[in-house]
Amino acid sequence: MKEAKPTPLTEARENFLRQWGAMGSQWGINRTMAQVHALLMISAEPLDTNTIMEELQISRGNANTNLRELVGWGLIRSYFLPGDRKEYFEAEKDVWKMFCAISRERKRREIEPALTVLRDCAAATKSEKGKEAVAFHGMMEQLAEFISLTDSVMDRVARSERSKVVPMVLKALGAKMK
Amino acid sequence: MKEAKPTPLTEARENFLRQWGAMGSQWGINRTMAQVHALLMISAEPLDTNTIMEELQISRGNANTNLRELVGWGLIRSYFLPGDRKEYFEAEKDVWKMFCAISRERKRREIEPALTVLRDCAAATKSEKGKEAVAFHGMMEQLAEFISLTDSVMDRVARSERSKVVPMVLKALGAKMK
DNA sequence: TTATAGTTTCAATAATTACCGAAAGTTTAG
DNA sequence: CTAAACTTTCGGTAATTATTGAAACTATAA
Repeated sequence: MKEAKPTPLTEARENFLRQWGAMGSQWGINRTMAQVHALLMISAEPLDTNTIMEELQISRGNANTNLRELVGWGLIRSYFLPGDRKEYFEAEKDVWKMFCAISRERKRREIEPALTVLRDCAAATKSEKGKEAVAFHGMMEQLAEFISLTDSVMDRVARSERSKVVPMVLKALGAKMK
Repeated sequence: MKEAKPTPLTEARENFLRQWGAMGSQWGINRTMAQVHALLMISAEPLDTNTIMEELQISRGNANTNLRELVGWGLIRSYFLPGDRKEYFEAEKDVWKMFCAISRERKRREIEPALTVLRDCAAATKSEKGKEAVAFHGMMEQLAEFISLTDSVMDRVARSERSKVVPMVLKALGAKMK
């Protein structure tokens, strides 16, 4: 087996794969899923499952599971080449589109269910008296309002062009900088 | 021991504690830490360690560790009452300030180290030739640029007043809505 | 001092989460 | 239909992460 080729490129690649995996974990994303994503992001060509298994030293089952998951997030897509039965995977390479996909999914999977619970909690204690009940109800309303705003922002951002949002953000940053 | 009091308030409280813990996990925050935070957020009065242990059914060590961690995040603070040796804990109740604290910490702990690695990776492959090297270098630059923007946004937002940011966001949403 | 009240630490253990690998399933080719 | 080439599933196991609980530590009071 071929090993050990410490070129600047391979070193930097490993460094990046490690960091992206770590960052995934910190944000509640499976480390391996993040690394598979990282590997596909930096590949000039689409990769098949075997190549990914070798590069990351993971099993077929693990590779398959995480590839499906990434497809589910809209971060990679797969296709078949004519005359080849293998499935090839390719990542979305535009960072803005990546960000939109992640926003959309996290909003759908996590923000929206949380918001429902918060609103239920607020509704269920609307007419309760007592110090504790009032404090609880007030916090539920505050949280629901804030998360609802977050939800709208993610929704809007995820539908927009980079060219619309980034300049606006830069302008806002500039305005507040002074 | 006293148990079972299914009032609307206690039910809603438990529902919220469960959901906030789950949401924490999903975003890479220890479930118990999120629940301790949730408990303090909804308490009208500051709580001591024993009360927290009872309410959440956790050990002293666990309670202590997570309380310290929350203090480190700037999400709760502790103090002593005169003539009482116990330490009491109180959460920041303003949701905007909570959000700022979380932004500040995640930026410091996670975004900034990641950005350093990305820039190193970009620098290390600046003059490499070859298809793979060029693809890698290009992606490192794209990611570094995007995360650097994220970093600036978090920094700016975390230093701003709610009253400055929220109206601006609402206006931006409205503008893009039409 | 010494006792008391409370906090912190950390080795052992439990709970959770991720991973492997092989059998079963699926699709295409001949 | 059967073989060949891949993909998917999933029970068992490994790795990681979280939690306990008791001893050590600290600070105050008497």
